[in-house]
Amino acid sequence: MKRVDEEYGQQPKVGFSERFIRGDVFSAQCPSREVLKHITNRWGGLVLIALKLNQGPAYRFSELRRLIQGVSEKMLAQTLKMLEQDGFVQRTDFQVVPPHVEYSLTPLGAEVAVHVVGLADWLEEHIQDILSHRKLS
Amino acid sequence: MKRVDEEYGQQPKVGFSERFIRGDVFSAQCPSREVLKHITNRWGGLVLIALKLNQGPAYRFSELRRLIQGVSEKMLAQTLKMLEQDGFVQRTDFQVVPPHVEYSLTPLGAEVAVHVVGLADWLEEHIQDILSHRKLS
DNA sequence: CTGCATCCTAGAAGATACTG
DNA sequence: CAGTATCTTCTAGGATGCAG
Repeated sequence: MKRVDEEYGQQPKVGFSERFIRGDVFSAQCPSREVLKHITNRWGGLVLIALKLNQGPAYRFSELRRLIQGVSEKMLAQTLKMLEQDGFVQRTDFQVVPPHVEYSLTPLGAEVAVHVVGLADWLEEHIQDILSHRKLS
Repeated sequence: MKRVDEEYGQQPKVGFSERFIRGDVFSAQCPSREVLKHITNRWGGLVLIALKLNQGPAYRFSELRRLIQGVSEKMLAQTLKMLEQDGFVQRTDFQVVPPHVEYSLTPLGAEVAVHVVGLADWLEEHIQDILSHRKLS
């Protein structure tokens, strides 16, 4: 929400770090928009939730695929790679044949996931309220 | 996360209320997936945040459009309508010429917005960490 | 088992013009 | 001012086949 300078909404002529003290999701140019997109696209949030709620050993690719119903192989791979680049997901390749790869949250990822889980949790609890409101309108 | 019965992941043959105690974002059939989509699509979240953070009088359409940079008229109208149907947004039409319409959050909307704001807030604060991680990889 | 490469489509989003 | 209607564009996502 806070900008270094006052020219709100112009094209950036310099790098991010010189222009923003912190991110600003309302600004079209702010990179936080992009990261927000990663988290809020169709599968990003669900992956974070799955990894966060997991109590047992780290998930393998196919376990995640089974858990997150409806996700395709391609999208799961793509999503995991994105989240890994953002520093949210830790990928561990055991370098064996047949392949064995595990996914878990980084400390940073665990922090975002808290908020995503909070949102999803609220939704699951209030879904009936929402649906009944829709029928009325 | 909790289902009434055990047949996890099958096609629903009965209505929602008979099958789910609460929502389950992991289930492809659960309506919470759809609502989650409304909140996490390109503009839904930003609208909720804008309305939530607003301290002054309720926003008018054009004010929202100016605040949320990059949103088109069409998408803003569409998004507001969606959120209104979900029971998150209150639309007040003053029935005057020229038109004067105001948007605010319903109590339900204010609740979801808390979580969305929390997520965006975390993001804005940690965007530098994320960006620096990306450069390394 | 864990992917990547390719191709293809539905639906999201944008541009523009118009109206009460 | 606050939209709607129409048309076009774009891209996220799905299907399939193959590889280490």
